[in-house]
Amino acid sequence: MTPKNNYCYDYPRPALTVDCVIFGYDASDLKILLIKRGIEPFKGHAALPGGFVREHETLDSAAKRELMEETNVSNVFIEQLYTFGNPGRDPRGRVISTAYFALVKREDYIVIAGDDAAKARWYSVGAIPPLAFDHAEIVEMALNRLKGKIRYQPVGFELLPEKFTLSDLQHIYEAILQKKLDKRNFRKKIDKTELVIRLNEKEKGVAHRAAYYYKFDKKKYENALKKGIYFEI
Amino acid sequence: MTPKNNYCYDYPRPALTVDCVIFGYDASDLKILLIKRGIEPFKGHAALPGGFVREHETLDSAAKRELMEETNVSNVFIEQLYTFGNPGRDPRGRVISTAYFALVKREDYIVIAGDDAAKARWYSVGAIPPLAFDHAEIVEMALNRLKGKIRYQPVGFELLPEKFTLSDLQHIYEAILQKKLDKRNFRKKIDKTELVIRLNEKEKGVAHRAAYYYKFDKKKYENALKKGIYFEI
DNA sequence: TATCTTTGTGTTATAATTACACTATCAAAC
DNA sequence: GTTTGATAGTGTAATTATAACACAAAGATA
Repeated sequence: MTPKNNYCYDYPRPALTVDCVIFGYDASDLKILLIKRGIEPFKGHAALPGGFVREHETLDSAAKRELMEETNVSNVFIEQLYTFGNPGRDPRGRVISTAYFALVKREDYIVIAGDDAAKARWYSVGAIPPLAFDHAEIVEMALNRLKGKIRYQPVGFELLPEKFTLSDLQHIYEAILQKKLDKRNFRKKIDKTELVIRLNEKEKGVAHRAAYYYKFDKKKYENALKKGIYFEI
Repeated sequence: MTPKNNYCYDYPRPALTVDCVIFGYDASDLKILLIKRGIEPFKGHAALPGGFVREHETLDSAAKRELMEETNVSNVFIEQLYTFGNPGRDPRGRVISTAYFALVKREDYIVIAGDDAAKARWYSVGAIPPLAFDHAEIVEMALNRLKGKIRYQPVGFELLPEKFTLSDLQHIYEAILQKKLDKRNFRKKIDKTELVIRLNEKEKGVAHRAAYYYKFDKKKYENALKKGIYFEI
């Protein structure tokens, strides 16, 4: 794990980290997962989960590893967001951080007994505490990216369990876009995509809810992508 | 210029560079600016202009500096694209590169007599030669980003001189979106944005062209942005 | 002044968007 | 098991956006 680099020029060598903005949806609310820092600087502050990129690791796999360590979920939507590298963003020296954002299904999320996860907590995006480093800026950018993305990619499903109600899906759209949507028009649009199927058997609703369940047809989506179909929801 | 870093952990310290995908528009063609590498590795290959991030420099200012060195233009549209950090992308050792993409007005571009610029050349996006490192991947991503962006942000104007013909603007859209557009429908859409004004006096056309000139109303655009108006063109 | 190239313009059919109110179903409390 | 409260589910009409289509006017050049 010692630094090794054959590069012939003698330029600054910053430390390289990844930080993850992990979104989840729960109780009609869009949330992000934050940890409480155990060490200085910013000891006690909330911060994005993240860590150093290892020697033989791609940025993507470093981000996936951090996500896995924190949430114990794999096979989730994860995408590079932006790279933050202002000198002075970390008081200890120059640290470049490539931020990722991930969408996880809360049902898959497992609380780990270990050090890291014990400090992790979900916060509603409307009530995020002051964050360490430049993490507030990172979160803001992630929210904007998500807002832009949901217009043309059906990312809402990544936050829901396999079976869900259309109202839940609508709530996600409302939480991300920050505006109320008309129920019938929303359903019309979802119908149009043909990506959501209503389950045949009437299943029992969730607690305190009267609801049918729906399912996202991921195969249909992937086939449509191959044909180059462009989704606007 | 010696590496300096007080970071308390002992992790790999990659070298950090920026690479710029510089777009220009000329002769009804979308082009990018490439340099010819003078040193190994990939000596003689075409590559994206770029270089090391300096010690007290932000990523943005490193990208702007590289752009300035290469094209001698400032005050242009430039935006971070993506960060490439696979181990092995540079045979000399671990190099992280944050890619930027820029849109320049060809009229502002000045050929510099010095080393760097003498090796620079514009290539049509349809005829890009084999590139050094993973630069082909970077260019591809920049093209896709531009394609996505032009749908909701009037970036086409960044590639045109102050006064332009609507046909030129349409050609840019066609080059970026890679499809033919209907002239009357295109003009209807442009009219709807109210961002383009036809110049009062009929000005002489460019050589071999019969044309009126139009102008992009940047102030109107910025005011609209402040009001939160969302442009789809 | 003739010729060639490019500009500029309107209508109609189809599709998408918006706005809007009531009944049916389920779950829980009594 | 009946009542009550909460949520799910449904259609239509007016407006707006999109797509398809052809020819005359203006400028540049020879």
